Amino acid sequence: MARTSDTKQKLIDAASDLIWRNSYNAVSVEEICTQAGVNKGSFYHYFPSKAHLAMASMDSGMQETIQFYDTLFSCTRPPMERLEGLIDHIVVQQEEKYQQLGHVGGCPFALVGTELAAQEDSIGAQINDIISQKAKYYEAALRDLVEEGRLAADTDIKAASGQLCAIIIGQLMMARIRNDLTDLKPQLQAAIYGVLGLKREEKELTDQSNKTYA
Amino acid sequence: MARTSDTKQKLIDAASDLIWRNSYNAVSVEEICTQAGVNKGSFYHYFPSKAHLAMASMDSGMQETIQFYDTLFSCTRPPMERLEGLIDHIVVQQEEKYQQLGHVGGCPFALVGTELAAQEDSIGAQINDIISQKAKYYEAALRDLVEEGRLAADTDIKAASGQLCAIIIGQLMMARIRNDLTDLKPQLQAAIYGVLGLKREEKELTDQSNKTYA
DNA sequence: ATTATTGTTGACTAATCAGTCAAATTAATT
DNA sequence: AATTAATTTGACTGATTAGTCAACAATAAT
Repeated sequence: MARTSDTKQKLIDAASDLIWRNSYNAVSVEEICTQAGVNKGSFYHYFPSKAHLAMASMDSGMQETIQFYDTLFSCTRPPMERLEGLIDHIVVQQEEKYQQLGHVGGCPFALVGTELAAQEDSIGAQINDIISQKAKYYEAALRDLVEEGRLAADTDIKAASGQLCAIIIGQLMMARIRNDLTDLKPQLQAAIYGVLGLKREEKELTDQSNKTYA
Repeated sequence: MARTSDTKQKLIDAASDLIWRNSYNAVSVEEICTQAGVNKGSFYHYFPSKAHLAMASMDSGMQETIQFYDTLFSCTRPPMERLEGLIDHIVVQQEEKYQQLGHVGGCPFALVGTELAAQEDSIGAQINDIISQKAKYYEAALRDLVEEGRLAADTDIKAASGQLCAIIIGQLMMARIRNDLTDLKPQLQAAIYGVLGLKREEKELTDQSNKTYA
């Protein structure tokens, strides 16, 4: 056989950073190659097009996410702790990327998704799959919250986890637009309690009134 | 003086549609000119750069929004009715644009914002201003909800309206990625109740209030 | 009708773009 | 050492990009 190399991964990493920092359509193949220290020809040896690299980059990012979430969302942890841990993770990740990229990144899946879904339906479908995979972790946590009696038994789990995804994406988007992470953590914390209709310090919940989230 | 023309507005309209349909960086100046039926030279007679046109397009869109919201969010309407009306408006607007553009559009401000905020800080600031203006309508409605006794008096109005913005943007973003509007309305309806911590069919809350909504 | 001002034209850069290719290079296997 | 297949190279194409410009046309006020 022949030699092996890490060129493919270098391209994926470079693309992830550049696209996250700016946007898919704003980043050129040459830029990606330069940042990766790779020649143009090598790029097309590994990827048939720029869009395929973007998809590979999303896949790679999702693999990392799964690896992290598998421990973060372990069934052995109380479900509320999982969600709090999720927020911590998001905030830390955003702060790290802010340091690294010099700008608030936001959700890379939503970023690439909104840009590419309109260009190629297949990519929209793939990114939707990725977000659905994330939602599965949320759904499991919500089901365990029902089990704990903290969430109403008739809660529409899929809808509620969709709300969670939406508000996280939305808050990240707004943080990116104003390039400011200061309110992110409290806003995300308030968001999960609000969306789930939980009171902040509450330990038990039957079916009685709950109307504030902050 | 000299003649007048509607070239500027034609460019703004063409840009709005094309960018909404696709994305800022994916649309070229020539495309915009072709769609507007205008020559390249005219473009640069009115706008010093493509980014300036994008900003003008956002401004124009915000003017329309203000005009609509001024009646939709009139103090004379019960606050809950305003929010329900907002959802109706969003859903109708998205369905119209879907027909027109052949793809779910999502929130144009968030779209352009995420793409351009990373490129030019000044644009991020401007789009942040626009979103803040929208949030003002929400804030007023929330304050009136407090007045009605439907919302706790110690509610952080600014934070709550930020949550509203975020979840609306997030849901629109997800609808765009999956190119599907079917769940949008119920999800948005659930969102406002969830974020505000209101119960859906509740007729009375804390005190004596008697309002009905929805 | 003349003039001043504004709007329009389309050809023109110079740079950059995504993508191609044949030849050269490397390393694992024999 | 010879073989073999994966990998790398960098120059190449043809299309497209944002933006420029000097000439031209239309109008409104004088």
